[in-house]
Amino acid sequence: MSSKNIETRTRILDTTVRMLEKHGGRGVRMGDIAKAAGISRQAVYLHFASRAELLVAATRYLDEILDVDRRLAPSRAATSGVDRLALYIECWGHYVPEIYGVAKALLLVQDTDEAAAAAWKDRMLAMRDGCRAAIDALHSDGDLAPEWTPKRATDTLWTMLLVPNWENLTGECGWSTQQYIRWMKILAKRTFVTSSE
Amino acid sequence: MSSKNIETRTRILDTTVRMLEKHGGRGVRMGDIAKAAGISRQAVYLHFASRAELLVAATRYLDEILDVDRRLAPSRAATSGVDRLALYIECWGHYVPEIYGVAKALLLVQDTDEAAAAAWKDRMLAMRDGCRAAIDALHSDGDLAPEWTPKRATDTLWTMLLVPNWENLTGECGWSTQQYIRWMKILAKRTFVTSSE
DNA sequence: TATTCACTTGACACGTTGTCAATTGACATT
DNA sequence: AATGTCAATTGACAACGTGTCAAGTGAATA
Repeated sequence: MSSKNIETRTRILDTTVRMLEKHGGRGVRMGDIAKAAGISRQAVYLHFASRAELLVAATRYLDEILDVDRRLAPSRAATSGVDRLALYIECWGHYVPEIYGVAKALLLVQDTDEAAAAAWKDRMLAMRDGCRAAIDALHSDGDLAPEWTPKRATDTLWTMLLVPNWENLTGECGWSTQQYIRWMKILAKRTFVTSSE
Repeated sequence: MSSKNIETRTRILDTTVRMLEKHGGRGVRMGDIAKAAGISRQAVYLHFASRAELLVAATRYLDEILDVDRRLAPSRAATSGVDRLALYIECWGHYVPEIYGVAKALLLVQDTDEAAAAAWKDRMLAMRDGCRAAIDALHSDGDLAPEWTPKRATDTLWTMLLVPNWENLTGECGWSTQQYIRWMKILAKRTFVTSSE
């Protein structure tokens, strides 16, 4: 694979991410991407076997650019479960709007494409790990409200943070990213943390 | 429109609902519905102009059968905001699994069909009204936790109850309907109700 | 000069939705 | 008994996007 080859591949991925972001993940066709990247539609298939594969590669590419690990560092370094939870939500709240276009596109092909569904599920399970870590930290501190088991709390936090919820709150309800972060933190704290009296 | 005409229309709707329920709203084609209803594919188009229109009609038909108003009565009759909230969640929790197939199908065509998107949005706004009523009742009782405005609490409750969350909790997390109802009640109570001391 | 390799070009198969026109068959009207 | 109506059938076809295929171009390389 020559450097020119990699160059084109990168250009395709870059164009894909930009277009999906621009159109909210909807109605972006293979031909559109090719045209925007200045190559033929078939050239795209020279690099990616299917639209679903391209979308999956685009999410990986975007994640590389966004440097998720670096972003997650503050949450991981937190000294208390309460802080860890808040910082995780903070991180996630800034992340979602940046991946939304690609995420939505991937979400939309889930019903038609097995591989895309698996790829998305994989990402969501990684996100779930972050939720579990935060809940476990809370649990270790003895701050997890007594009605929750860690598993049930993880399920609930994970579900709360899912993309469609962000979509509804910022889209239909008109919340800003800041409001989303602020209120998800409050919601999580009220829900999972033992109330101090 | 003769009675035979109505008969066929009803048979199509009935078949549609049954098939969508059976297949979780995925991969049910016009031809499949026609075949299952024992008529030609084109006959379906004699009654419904498009697949989206059929899906919309199917949700209305299902709602009629399920008699949503009757189900909602206990919640409406509640004497306290706290009860009203719990009863609303109870009602919703039993309702979602019954409409899931049709809802999912409608959800899946949202990106391609304007009318379907509008129809679904309409239903969700009706659901939002129920959420608002419960939150308002809580507010009137003075039991809405002070950090919430009614609008923000409504947005949050509404979002929490959205179908994808039910889908994730019962599907990915393996919760039963009973568990879903139980924990959504607890979640809502912890989140919105002023903690009594 | 000959080879290689990324890319182009244009044609085509596929599946699904939606449209159209001609036809059938039952039932009602006269 | 002849006529008209109307739901439904039949089969063909267009549109659209994805994905495939084969032949050709053009530049770098050996």
